[in-house]
Amino acid sequence: MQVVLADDHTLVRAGFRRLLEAFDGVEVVAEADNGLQVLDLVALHRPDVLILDVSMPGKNGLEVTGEVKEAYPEVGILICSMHATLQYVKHALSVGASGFMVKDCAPAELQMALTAVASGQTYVSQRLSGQMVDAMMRPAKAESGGEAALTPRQREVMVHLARGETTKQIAAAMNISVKTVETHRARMMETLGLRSGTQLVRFAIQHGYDRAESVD
Amino acid sequence: MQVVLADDHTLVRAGFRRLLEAFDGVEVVAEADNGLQVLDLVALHRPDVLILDVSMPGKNGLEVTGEVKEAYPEVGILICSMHATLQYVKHALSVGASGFMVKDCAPAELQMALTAVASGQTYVSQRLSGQMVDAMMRPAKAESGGEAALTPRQREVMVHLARGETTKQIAAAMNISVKTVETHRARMMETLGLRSGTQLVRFAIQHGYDRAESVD
DNA sequence: CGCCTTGTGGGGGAATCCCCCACAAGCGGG
DNA sequence: CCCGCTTGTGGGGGATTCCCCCACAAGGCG
Repeated sequence: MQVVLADDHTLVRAGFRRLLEAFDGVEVVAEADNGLQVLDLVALHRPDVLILDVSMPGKNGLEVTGEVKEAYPEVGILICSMHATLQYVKHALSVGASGFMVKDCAPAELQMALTAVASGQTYVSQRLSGQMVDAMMRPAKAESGGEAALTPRQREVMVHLARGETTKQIAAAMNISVKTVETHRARMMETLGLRSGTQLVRFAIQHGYDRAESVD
Repeated sequence: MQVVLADDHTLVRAGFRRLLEAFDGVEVVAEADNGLQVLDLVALHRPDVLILDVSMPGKNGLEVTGEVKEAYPEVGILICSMHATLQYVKHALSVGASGFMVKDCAPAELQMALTAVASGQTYVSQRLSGQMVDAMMRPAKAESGGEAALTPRQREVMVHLARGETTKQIAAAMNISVKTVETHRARMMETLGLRSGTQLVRFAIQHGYDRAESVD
C-alpha cells in the first residue's frame, strides 16, 4: 500500500512515517508540507491513500480533498485533525474524504483507518463515532423516556413538521382541525422556548424527528 | 478489569476468553451460556464489563441488557452480534448498551471496544460506524456535490433560513425588502424542486447551512 | 444585439402564524 | 370529593407569510 503524507509539521510527519512503516505492507512514497504540493505528488505517485492534515499553509486539507477527489477519485483520503466536531467531519466527508481521524488516537486505530480507507470503506475515528451515535440516538432516546417534555400527540405533530408538511397537511393526516395542530405547535414552542414556527421546524429536524418513529 | 462473558456457544466463549485474557489487565470472572444466568452472575461478580451475545436461549441479549442496566447501571455492556444493522444498533444502545461489535472484527478492535466501554464511552464497531456515516451524509450529499446551483445571495438567504429567522428578520438583516427575500426563496425552491417553504427550511438545515459557511 | 441570469421589487388572495379564548376528559393531591 | 393541572380538542382575529402572477436594471455571453 502506497501512502502520501501531508502535514505542515516536519516532526509530525516523521512520527507518522515511522508509525506507518511499522505496519506491514505500507510504504510512504512522498511527503508534503503544504497544500499546493499535494496535488502534484498525488499526480506523480498515484498512491492508494493520501493522509491529509486539515490545517496547512497554501491550501487547507478540505480544499485539497475536493481537488484530489475530482482528479483522482480512486485515491482514498484520510483526514487528520486535532479538534474534531461532527459538523467538521460531515464537511470533510462531503467533499470526498473517506476517513476522519483525531490525532491523539492509538496506533492500532490508525492502522484500522488506513486499511479501511484503502479498501474503499469509510472510517471515522472512534471518538467521533461516539458523538455520532449520540446524535443518532437523541430522538430515539427522547421517545424512550430521556427528557422529552413533549406529549405523544405533540411528538406526532413534530414528526410531520420535520418531514416538511404544511399545517393543513398535518391536520388532514392526523384527522384533526388545523386549529388543533396550531395549538400543539404553540404549546411545544412554549415548552421548548422557541419563538418562531421556523425554529420549531429547525428543532424537529435537528433532533431527528424526521427519521425516527419507525424504529421498533 | 473484570469481565463477564455471555454466549451460548462454548467454543466461541473459549475463543473470546483467550483473546480477552491476552489483553493486559483483563480477567474473565464468569461465563454464561444463556440469558437467565447473566443477571445472577452480574449480581455475584459486579464486573466492569459484560460482553453479551445477542442471540441466546432463555433471554436474548437486548432483554438482558435492559435488566442489567436497571439493576447495575455502572456495568458497561458490550453487545456482540454477527449480523448488524443500524436499526439493531440503535435499539441496543437505547436499552442501555455502551457498545456494539460485529463478531468478525480484528482483535485490536475488541480491545478498543473493551477499554472504551469500561471507561464509560460508547463504542460502535467500525463496520457499523461506516453505515452511520452514510446515513448521516445521505441528505447532505444528495445535491451539495452534484448541483449546489445556488447563487451567493440565495445561499445567504439560506443561511438565515437555516437559523430559524423569519422573512422579515432576514430582510432586515440583509437590508433588502421582504419581497426580495421571498423572490430568492421562490427561485431556490424552483431550482431545488421543493414545494413548501417548510421544506426549504428542512433542506437548509439538512445541508448544514446553519453551521457551515463559517467553517474553512 | 437579443437572451439569460441575478438582484431588486410589487399586487393580491390564500394560507399561516401567533396572540387571545373555551371546554371536556383525565389525573393527582389536599 | 373537589380543585387544580395537564392534555386534547377547537374558535376569532389581526399580523404575517406564502405563492402565484408581474416588472425592471445590471451584467454576461453567444
